Amino acid sequence: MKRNLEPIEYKENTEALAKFAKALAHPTRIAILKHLDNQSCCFTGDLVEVFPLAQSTISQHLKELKNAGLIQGELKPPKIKYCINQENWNIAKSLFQQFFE
Amino acid sequence: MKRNLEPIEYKENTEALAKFAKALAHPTRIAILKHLDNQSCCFTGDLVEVFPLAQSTISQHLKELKNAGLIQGELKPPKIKYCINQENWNIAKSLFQQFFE
DNA sequence: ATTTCTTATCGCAAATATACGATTGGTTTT
DNA sequence: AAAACCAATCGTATATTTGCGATAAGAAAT
Repeated sequence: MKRNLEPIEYKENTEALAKFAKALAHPTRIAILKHLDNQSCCFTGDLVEVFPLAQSTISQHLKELKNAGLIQGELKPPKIKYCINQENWNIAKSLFQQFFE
Repeated sequence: MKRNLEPIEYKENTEALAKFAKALAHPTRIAILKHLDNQSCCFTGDLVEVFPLAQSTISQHLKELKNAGLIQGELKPPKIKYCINQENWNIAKSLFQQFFE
């Protein structure tokens, strides 16, 4: 991908919205978030049983959701409990809301 | 990407939402949609002047937005006028709305 | 201390996305 | 019929994403 030396300057909300959208741009990640919303929280292992995907693949999707800020992990040794990050969730919600007016 | 022979079955809304999210997963496309929302409609050439990107790149982004159903092109020879596809826009809007509750 | 359990990370392969310049296709004007 | 204009598509290069199995890392239980 040949890129401009000077990267394009977008408004900050534009970047933020695109980043959230990217996190939502895969059905598995949507499904994970829906699952988390129902269950409040859950462990990686729970998801591995729900989805016909390898543990490493689930872990990768969780990582992306975490990087986007939509979820957070809490140590419950020896497991890790994942929950929605309400603060960022609300930010994402309002960004989408105002985008669609 | 090694894929399962039997692809995962997601709920249809999940697939639809992911598809819309994917279309929004790039700041340029967000910006294009915002521009369209302000201007009502515009031509490809207008966008090429607004963004420091090649005409072919803009055209590619428009194609993706069109494939996702978020915009539509109307022939205004020798130009093509792009507008928001209100019907699908509203579908996307409500999908995101209900996703974030 | 060793084994077990859970999750993350590494390394790889294949697919998709992003960007560009060059070319093509269609319409309008000359 | 030819030239000009506009946008799409092609071809190519590179980056990122998606998936898997294998391995590593951490704490808990034995």
